[in-house]
Amino acid sequence: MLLQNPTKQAAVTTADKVFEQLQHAIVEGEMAAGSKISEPELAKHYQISRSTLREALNRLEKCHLIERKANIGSRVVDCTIEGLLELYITREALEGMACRQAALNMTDEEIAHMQNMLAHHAGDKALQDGVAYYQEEGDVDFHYKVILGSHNQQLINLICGQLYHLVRMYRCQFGMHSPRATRAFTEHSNIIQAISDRDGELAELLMRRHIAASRKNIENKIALQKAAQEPQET
Amino acid sequence: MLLQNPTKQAAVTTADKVFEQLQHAIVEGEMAAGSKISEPELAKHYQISRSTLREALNRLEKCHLIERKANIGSRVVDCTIEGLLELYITREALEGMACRQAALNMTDEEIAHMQNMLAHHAGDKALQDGVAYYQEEGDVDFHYKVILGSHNQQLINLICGQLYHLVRMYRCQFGMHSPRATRAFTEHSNIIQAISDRDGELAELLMRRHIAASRKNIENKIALQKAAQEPQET
DNA sequence: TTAAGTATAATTGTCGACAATTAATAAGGG
DNA sequence: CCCTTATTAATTGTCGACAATTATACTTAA
Repeated sequence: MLLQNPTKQAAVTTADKVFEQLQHAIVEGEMAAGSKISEPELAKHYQISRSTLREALNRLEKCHLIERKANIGSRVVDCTIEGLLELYITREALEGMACRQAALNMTDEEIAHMQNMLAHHAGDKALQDGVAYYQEEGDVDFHYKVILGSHNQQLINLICGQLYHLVRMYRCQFGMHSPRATRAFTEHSNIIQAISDRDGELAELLMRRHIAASRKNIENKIALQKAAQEPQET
Repeated sequence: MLLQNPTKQAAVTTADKVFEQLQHAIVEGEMAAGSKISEPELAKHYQISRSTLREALNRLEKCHLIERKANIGSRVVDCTIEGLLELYITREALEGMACRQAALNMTDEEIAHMQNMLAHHAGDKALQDGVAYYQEEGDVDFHYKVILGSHNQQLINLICGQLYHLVRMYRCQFGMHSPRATRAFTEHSNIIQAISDRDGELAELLMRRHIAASRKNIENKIALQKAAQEPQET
């Protein structure tokens, strides 16, 4: 994994460790989306008791990676197109506001650090022909820094602690390691500019457009996939 | 309790019931904010095993009413002014977007139902001298309807399933059963108008202002309380 | 008296077993 | 042959006990 959740301390208890393994398995699709979870089976697989497994399952539920029903059991959440769009709309709201708050609350040192990071990535981008690196790590890194820069614990917990696990899941399962690198880079630059200008309103607007553009990019991709799957009569 | 969380099914398991009792106790302040939670003590008090209690505690953690640290234990979240403001900023982002989506996605029947509800409250408001009723139930009712009207499960879960428990907690503990009834009523009217006009942009703007106004109202109140507590030298 | 270190007590994490509920299977009637 | 009902099997919920970690109290040395 390239980047850890920056808000969580290291796993100390075995339930934590199993949670991380399960989280990875779900995000990467090793546990199929929508599939049922058998507690006895999983407990046996990880060599732990059902109690500790249930503790791990509770954490998975906290970041919306599984869903539980009383007396029925747990299922891995399923990856639907509607769910993906809903997720991006939620991101637009939350990260937009986080960006506005970052413009108000980030320290000058934090801003300088972000500018350096972006300049560093710019150098890499020019050198590397494969821009996948920036899209993956650079993008996530950028967004995390903005969110943390909001200095709003509520926003940080919601976005980093919950939404982003789902985002990564969708990214993996729908295979979106995608283009838009150069455009995204420019958009990041403009956002940082607005933040360093302490222009919260513009910063929020740009961040919302940035995420909306990403969402529309996905919608287009999916539309194309569907068109390919359903060959028209011509 | 006047209004139940509209997204959750009835509690069937004993852990669910204890969860609801604890939730009530925390929201109402019977369990002091910031206080430590003793698992053996609580389990004994509710006549259940520690396993069941821990299941209930996990649900409390899901709606951010308690915080757990590994090998140390659980504490009730504390109610700070900063936390309250952070919460309202988050609400502004999420409910603003929910309102925009409601303008796009609510059915005509849902809109008509909201208009009827508001008209009904208007009649009550004229008759009743005590406007506390509207502020309490009417306001929460209005916001829930808008959120559900977004038809966005992600937003619904985040706001109704998590944020609103904290909102109620702050309302109780800071004793905000408050004025702003008539103004809030007008604001609600305008928001519904924007929704029925299918004007998502305006609907979001108005909802954000509505929540921001509520936040500023609180800030003023707190400032006054502080001024009263610290008598100036004159 | 204070400070550090040790020993004790209390709390949290983990385990395996039993009870209650749900799902699967078999039997019977239409 | 299909649908309903009864019985069995499997899964989830709950319990009490033990292990590991943390907090408290006590002892000892400076």
